[in-house]
Amino acid sequence: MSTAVDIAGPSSPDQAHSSAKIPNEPLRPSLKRSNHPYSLSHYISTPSPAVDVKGLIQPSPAQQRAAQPAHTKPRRAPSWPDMWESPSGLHLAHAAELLMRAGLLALTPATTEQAGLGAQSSQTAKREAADPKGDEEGGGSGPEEEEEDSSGCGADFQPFLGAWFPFSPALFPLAGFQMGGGHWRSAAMGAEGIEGLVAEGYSPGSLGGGSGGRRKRKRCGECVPCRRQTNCEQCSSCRNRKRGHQICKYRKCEELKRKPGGPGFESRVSGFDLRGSDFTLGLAQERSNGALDG
DNA sequence: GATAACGTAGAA
DNA sequence: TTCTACGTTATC
Repeated sequence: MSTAVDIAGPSSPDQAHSSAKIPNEPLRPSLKRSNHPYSLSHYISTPSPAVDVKGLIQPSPAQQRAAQPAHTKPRRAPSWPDMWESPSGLHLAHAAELLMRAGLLALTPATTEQAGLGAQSSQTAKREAADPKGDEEGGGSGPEEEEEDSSGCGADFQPFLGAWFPFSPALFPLAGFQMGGGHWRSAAMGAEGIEGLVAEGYSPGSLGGGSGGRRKRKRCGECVPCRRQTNCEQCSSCRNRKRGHQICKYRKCEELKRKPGGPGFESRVSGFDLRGSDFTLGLAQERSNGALDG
């Protein structure tokens, strides 16, 4: 009973001679540190039936103390800004994805017309939870998923199984999000848009703001390529490592393949793009990319 | 658009 | 200091 998943796709050159398995742990220790510090169990094991929204946004000292065991190494309490801090901007979206997989959270459509789809979404989520293997191996490109992605469902988050996960449109303004152009976006993206991105590690150059102060994005550590353990040693990047300075093509993080400013970027950086469930679309793309790339 | 080459940020 | 690998630019 292994949790490893075979991620060597059909086009993977090392398929024949490599036991390419995806460890559940990210490849590099630093990735374990820097990304998604809260696993599904974290979100599930810390239910708070009556969530104090203000407390979430600005935890009280008592809450901060409660969140930190006395004799463990102090760890930054999960504040809302921290939720969006990862290079992929997905602490929160990551949590949502995990929850959906576990059947604890479902996106429901805004209109009754779409109610069927919404039910389908939650059923799909539950099915995925019940059959995660199918999710991984099937590539997530089935017709149901496509329908789900293109349904353009509204911003009506409905937490299931209790109100401990405070996803409600009403909370987004409280959490620093604002509606603009049909998108929910971080309020910080308004006035300090570029600065916000730069602060999160996106270079001004890549954002069209010059060439100074460049910062690297980090690998997400969780996508299929990131979980590859071995270089293929056959791709151009591997063969030309000395001069190319590039990681093996088959280990190139899906997140980093996306051009900053490209599709999905804004939603990932600024938070959720609730129009069309883009925040799940990115993850669905991640899954399908992994399946298609091989 | 894909690839190669290089500069350099960030980690070890 | 060394190494890895991201970001950018040049070239095809």
